[in-house]
Order: sequence, then structure tokens, then C-alpha cells
Amino acid sequence: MTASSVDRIHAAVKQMAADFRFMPDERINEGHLAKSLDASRTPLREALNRLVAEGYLTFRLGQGFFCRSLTPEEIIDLYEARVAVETTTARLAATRAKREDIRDLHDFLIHTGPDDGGRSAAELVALDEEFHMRIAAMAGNSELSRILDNLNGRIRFVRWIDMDARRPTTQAEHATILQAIRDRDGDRAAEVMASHISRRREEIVEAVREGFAR
Amino acid sequence: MTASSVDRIHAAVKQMAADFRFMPDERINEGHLAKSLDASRTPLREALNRLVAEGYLTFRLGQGFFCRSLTPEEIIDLYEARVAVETTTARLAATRAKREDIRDLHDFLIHTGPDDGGRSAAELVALDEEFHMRIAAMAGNSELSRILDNLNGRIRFVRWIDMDARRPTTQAEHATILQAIRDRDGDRAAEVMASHISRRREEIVEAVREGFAR
DNA sequence: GGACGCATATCTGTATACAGAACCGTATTC
DNA sequence: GAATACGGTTCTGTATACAGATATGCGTCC
Repeated sequence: MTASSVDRIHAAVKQMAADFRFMPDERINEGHLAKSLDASRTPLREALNRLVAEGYLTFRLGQGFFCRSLTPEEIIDLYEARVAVETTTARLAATRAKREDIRDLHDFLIHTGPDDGGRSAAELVALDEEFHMRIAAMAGNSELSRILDNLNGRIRFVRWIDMDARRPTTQAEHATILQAIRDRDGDRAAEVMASHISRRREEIVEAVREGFAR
Repeated sequence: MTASSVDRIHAAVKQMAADFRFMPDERINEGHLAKSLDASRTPLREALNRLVAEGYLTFRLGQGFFCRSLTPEEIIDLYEARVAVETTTARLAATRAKREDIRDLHDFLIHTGPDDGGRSAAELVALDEEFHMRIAAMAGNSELSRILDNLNGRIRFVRWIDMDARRPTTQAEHATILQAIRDRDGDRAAEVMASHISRRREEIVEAVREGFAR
């Protein structure tokens, strides 16, 4: 089976864009990038078009593809969208989650924390994302999962910024959210989720404003 | 200026997919479609890749591109996602909307209804979508607008089904939503929006279940 | 010294070519 | 008669070619 170049390239470039291995608004040279990924421009451009649709890149006619910017306003918008999506996943999970899945996620929280100090920021972000994606999975709505996965990728870079110090808080808040779901209290799950995400947003926007001109 | 083929093709095929001018799960023949759009396969495939990322098409390695399916479960998921997004846009609009924009939208409602019976279902759906998109615009969050626009395109076909008879109800409910926004009552706006969309979802899912094997 | 213009080089946008995989209809066998 | 194997055809996946647009660097002029 000829594994698809487009899928491979799409995953690779998505990660590069998520990590800002391109500078904001940097022009992407198709020839060079294709060479470095060991492919031709045809599958590369197909992957880049997917990434435009996903919000990782922009496109200007006659000039090609560019890395997205990530202004404080855009960060706020993305976090507000997360609140919209995740208050719903939390509320739905409270009624739909299987007892078994709740127990598994509880074990996950126990097993991955409290932080022993040995984890990198990237690992902490991955754990954070996994918790939220598992809530979404318990909500049983693939569209909300899909949207959340996209939002997660696009805010991963900024999430990375304040993750180091915040792990204990995050851990405790996650436990509170899961408890509300276990109690089948949808309103409370949504409310706790909303304040959890909003708190993160405020921290991050403040951090970005205080001087990440990059 | 050489207007981009990809943009033109993307828009054309998106509309074809939204209207189900392809059958669900139908394989898309790139050669034929390219011919009919008067272009080569290269820009066509770039457009198709965007549409995969947007959820209008699916892709299977070695087999190419297929029209999406649209099962009752998927319709429910899309409507639940709409509730998540639009309760938030309604709530945000209640605090952020400019008085002028509220007045304009009020005029829009007055001007486009009550239905004189002369509008096609497609026109009614377009009016319905415009109302909701304008609420989203008043919320001042481009990410939520973007997500909603995508959801709208993907449920347009089913919205079409029950639009004929429902116009008076829709009209009244829209007025109620706008009134809550005008009153700056975010909780009420969100609540009314949620029941508005949920009501539509129930109608449509019932209609689809009752026998649209297409 | 700075701004403008032109020639050159580079890059994008699209068409086409081609190899290999998937599909389809027919014939064959149990 | 149903399932299977096979040959030919079609279609996909990717590389490459090429025209036109864009960027760049240098020389010139004010």
C-alpha cells in the first residue's frame, strides 16, 4: 500500500504551524518545503489547502501560503469558542457518560498527577488536552470533538506558555469538573468548565500582552 | 489578475455538496468533474482537499473523494454543535451588539416578514441563515462566525426540508431572540436561542427518520 | 542619501504525463 | 448457479513542465 504523501505532509506541516516553526505571517516557500519533506509540490499544495481550511495557514492569490498570525484578539476568540464548545460537552457528558468511562478518566487524573516536576511543558499540555478531549468523547458528539480538536491545535502554542506553573491548579479544577459529571450535574459541570477555561484565557492573554512580540 | 481557479472551484463544489447534487457516499470522478468545471485536476484536487477539511467530503486513499453521508446521528450532532455555538453568540451579542446593528437587524426582520407566500424554500433558508449569522457578527467573535458558517452549509439541505411550513414560527422566535438582545439580557437570549434551535432539530430529525432514504 | 525604474531571477498557478492501484466485465471452475 | 480468477480499462496519486506573476537587486536620477 502506497501510504499517502498528503496525509503525512498534512500532519507534519500542521505540527510545524501549531508550534510556530514558521514565523507569524511568514511566507511558505513551496519548493523548499517540498524538498525538505521529500515530496513534490503537488501533494504539498493539497496538504496546504487543507491547512488553510483548518485555520493554520492563510492564502493570498499570486503570493501563496503564509503562516497564520496569532494576535491577542484571535486568542480571545479561540478561547471563547472553547468555552462555547466545552460547556456543552461538559453538560452532555454529565448525562451521557458511561460509568466506566468516568472511572477511567478518574484513574487518568490520579495517575497523571499531582505533578512530580519531571514533566516538560509539552507533556503537560498533552495531558491537559487529553482530559478535555475525553470529556468531549463522553459527550458522544463527534462534531463537537472535531471542533475542539481543531481549536486545541491552534491554541497549543499559547497554552504552552503558562503551563509550567499552573499544573496544580489545572489538576484540581479538572477533578472538580469530573466530579460534577460523576454527580450527573450538567449545569454545574458546564459552569465549572466555563470558569476553568476563562481563567486560563485571562492568564494567557495577560502573558501575551505583557510582551510576546516574538 | 488571474482570478484563482481553486477559489471558484471550491465555491462551486461546496454548493454542489451542500445541495447534495452528489448522492451520499457517491464517488467523485475527478476527470469528469474537472471537465465540467473547465479546469484541470490539479486545482480541482486542491479544492476537494479543502472541502474534506471542512467536512463536506470524505477521502479514502486509493479511491479518491466521496460525498459525505448525512445520517440522523450526524444531523443531531451538527444541531447540538449549533446550540453550543449560538447560545454563546446570543449571549455575547446581548452585551456587545451596537445599538445601530440591533436596529438594522430589527428592520431586517420587519422587512422580510411576515411571509407573503411568494418565497421559495431556498430563499427562506437564506433569510434564516442570515439572521443567525448577523447575531454571530454582533457577538464580535470571528471564530464563532466561522464555525457557524461551516455548520450552516452542512445542514442547509435538511433545513430546506421543513422550512416551507415553519416560516411564521421562525419569524416569531427570531423576534423573541432579538428582543432579549435588545434588552441586554444575555441569559434569556441564550435560553431562547437554545430552544429555537432544539425545536428545529426535533422537527427535522423526525422528518428525516420518517422516510428520507433519498 | 533616498526614491524610483528596470532587468533578472525566483516563485506561484495550472496543465499534462505517467506509473501503479482499483474497478469491472467476462470466462471458467466446482 | 454461484463463486472465483483474470485481462482490460479506468482512475487515482505524484512528478514534472511551463507560462505568467511577483519579488529582488542594482543602477540611475533627483
